[in-house]
Amino acid sequence: MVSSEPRLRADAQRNRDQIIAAARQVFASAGPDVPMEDIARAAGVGVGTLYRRFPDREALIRAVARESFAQLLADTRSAVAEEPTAWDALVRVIGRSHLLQATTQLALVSPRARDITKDDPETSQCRETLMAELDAIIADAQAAGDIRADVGTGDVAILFSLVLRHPPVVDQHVGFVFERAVVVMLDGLRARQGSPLPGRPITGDDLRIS
Amino acid sequence: MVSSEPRLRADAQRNRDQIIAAARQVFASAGPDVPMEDIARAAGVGVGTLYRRFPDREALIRAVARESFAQLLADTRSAVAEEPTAWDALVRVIGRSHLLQATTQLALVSPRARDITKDDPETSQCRETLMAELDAIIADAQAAGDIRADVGTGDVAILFSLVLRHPPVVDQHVGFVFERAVVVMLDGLRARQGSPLPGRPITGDDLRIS
Amino acid sequence: MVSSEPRLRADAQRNRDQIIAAARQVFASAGPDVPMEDIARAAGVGVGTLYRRFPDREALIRAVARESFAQLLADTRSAVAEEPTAWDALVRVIGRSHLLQATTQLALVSPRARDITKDDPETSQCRETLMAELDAIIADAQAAGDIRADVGTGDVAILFSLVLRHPPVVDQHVGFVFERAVVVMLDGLRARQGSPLPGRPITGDDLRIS
Amino acid sequence: MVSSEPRLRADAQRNRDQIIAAARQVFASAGPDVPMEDIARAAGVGVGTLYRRFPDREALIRAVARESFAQLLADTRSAVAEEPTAWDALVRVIGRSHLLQATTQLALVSPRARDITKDDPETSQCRETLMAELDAIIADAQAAGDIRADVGTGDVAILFSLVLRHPPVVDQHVGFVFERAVVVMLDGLRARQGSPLPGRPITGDDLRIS
DNA sequence: AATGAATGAGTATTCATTCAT
DNA sequence: GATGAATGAATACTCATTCAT
Repeated sequence: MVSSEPRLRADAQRNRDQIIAAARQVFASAGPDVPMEDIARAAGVGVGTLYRRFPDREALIRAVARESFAQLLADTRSAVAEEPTAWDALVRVIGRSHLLQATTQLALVSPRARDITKDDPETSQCRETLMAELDAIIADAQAAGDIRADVGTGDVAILFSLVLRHPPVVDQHVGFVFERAVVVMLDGLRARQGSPLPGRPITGDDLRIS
Repeated sequence: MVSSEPRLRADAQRNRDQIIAAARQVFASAGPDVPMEDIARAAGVGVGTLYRRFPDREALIRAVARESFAQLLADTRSAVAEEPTAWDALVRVIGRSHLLQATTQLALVSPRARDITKDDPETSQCRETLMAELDAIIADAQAAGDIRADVGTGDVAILFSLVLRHPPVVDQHVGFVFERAVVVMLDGLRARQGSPLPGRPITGDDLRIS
Repeated sequence: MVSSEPRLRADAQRNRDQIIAAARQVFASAGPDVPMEDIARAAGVGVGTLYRRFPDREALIRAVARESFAQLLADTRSAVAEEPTAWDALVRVIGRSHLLQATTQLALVSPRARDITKDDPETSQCRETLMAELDAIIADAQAAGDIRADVGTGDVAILFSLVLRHPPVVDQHVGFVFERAVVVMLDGLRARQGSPLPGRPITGDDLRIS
Repeated sequence: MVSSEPRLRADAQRNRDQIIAAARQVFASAGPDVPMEDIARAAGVGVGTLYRRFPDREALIRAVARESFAQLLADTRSAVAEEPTAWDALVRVIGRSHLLQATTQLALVSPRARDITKDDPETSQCRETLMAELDAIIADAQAAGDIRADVGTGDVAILFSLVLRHPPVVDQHVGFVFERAVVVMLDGLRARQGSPLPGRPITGDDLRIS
């Protein structure tokens, strides 16, 4: 998706996509240190092919991260475009976002992946754009009185990330475990007369550094 | 803390404790796959010593998990004993709990660690006891009207775990990033007129299976 | 010789053979616990290659054992086909068999190797077939009056194995040390009026269990 | 038994003996590379004690070998003294000698143990003496016409050693497996009109070098 | 271009030996 | 003197990466 350079031949592109998709899953279920061979196998290609496309593990992780952020950004934009209010858009984004767990898990959780991702300009740019998009949503929602005034985009993003980080393995016999938590958090965000928050609102910029 | 059968010689016990402490930190900052040698070095002992005490990495992970749960349980009990209301106890426990991040991160997040921990009877028991303790707190707080009635212990535990799972690496130049998120979540829990939650209250039992 | 499923690429097969050959020698001269690296070096490959082909030491030992038994079986069959009498075939097999010392040493002597080999179906089958071949030889030789009537295949096999087990390190300045022992044993087998043997003839079946 | 230097305190001597006995068994069942700790445990002492008595593994192996040879020598002398003819003595010695398997296995079979033992003066001396004793037996038996004239002490010793080398694990449901083989060999030795042996008689001296 | 084989450095784990208790 | 803890070197095995087919 986030392609570049010398456009690939059709089949090569297909391979590339398969690999990223496979990597996403495998990373999610086995962490960012899985053997490259496992990823190749999951993608149905030989290791050689994998390495032809991604010079090393870091490159692959970066690619997965980009892809994921890009997708998250697209989702967010759709939500903004399609939902009636900023608050609704926020609810939708966060509500659906657990689909991206795996992904984000990769980009944010493991110390290793974090380092790799941090310095990648493309990923960073995605992050920036996403943050800007969020800025707008939050501001709108606050203007509409739907979010308490004492939080900033950064605060929301943090909450957001907590949820994203949620491990995929929640029990399946009880439904809604995860959704309920999200709603409680959203209620906390709405709270007009919530407890005083320590410090000052965290902005999107505050997070950019990390 | 989690002692066992043939009481160790004084110096051996000291070593054992150092190793667990070191492992906790090292696991937290570098994930559960760090070279055993790093852990040994951090503990100031040779690898051999580490292995004499813990037959393999899994045993060490288990030991760290036990220790951590035990400590968490102790903290919770103190809070209950010392705080005036159940709500205050809950706030304190959750508020301080980020001290246990590393720990819990280990026990809950990495797929590998999760599997290892899951089947350990001692850890399980700690978990049970902790859950029971929480049951009481929640019930009290609800009776006092401090927590919305439509949540169960399981819901709280989930929220709780989200926070615990928070990665240690939050930026340090902005303060309170983390504490703010917690307060928002707590506000969501208090909310007397919150949004309707999907499904039914999640109890402690609901989680026991996972 | 002992090929298996997914036919290997030519070079891989060559490597595999080299490894088995090297392992045979190295095991023979240094026992079944030699560093895998030594074997790899002797085979002219990296350890990685060795491990790609044989998942662990046991697999390698098994492979060597199979190969060796197979070769022994082939030798025996040639002898039967080419020698005029069963007795001559027996003499030839036993006489040449010290070539297989190393091999058999591996398969039979070290407690470790024994255990590993014991449960391998392919090796077992070779053993069975070999035993059947011997059965025929012995029966023929006895019918011809060349072997005393009070011994069974098992008895011969035991004697046989004693010789095979002979360590390769016999002195080299005196010749025939080994061959002489074999002849003496064969004379014992022929003895028409030998001492009475305790118990009953040991059959091939008797040994199959062990 | 083969003590020397500064006579040990009674309990220390007892420890020493226990260790040698344990080592003998453990070596026999698990080879000469067993962990020292296993030996110590089998002897009911700590490793420290083991090491106080035997500076390293080689020393222990040497001690076991000495002990074993000494015992074998003693047995042989008893046989000579108590049996009516040299031949009977020989039969008895060889017949009982499988009791010493384990032992001799250690001293003769493993390449490692062989090297260690080879250069030990005490063991060598035992070997010498034993060989001399055998020389006499063989000569007597030949003079009495009980052993074919074309074999030397060395030949007998080789046969002898084959038997000693026999692995302990012969099946137990069939009796006499081992004894039968010995008798056949002895018959071969008696054979007045055996096949011509290649080379010349191997003397005891011939073996001394190896 | 794809594949899977080869390589060897990286780590886990074991165990001989030393040393504090 | 005995014990068992500590140490670290040795070795098994894995896996990222390169390269021949």
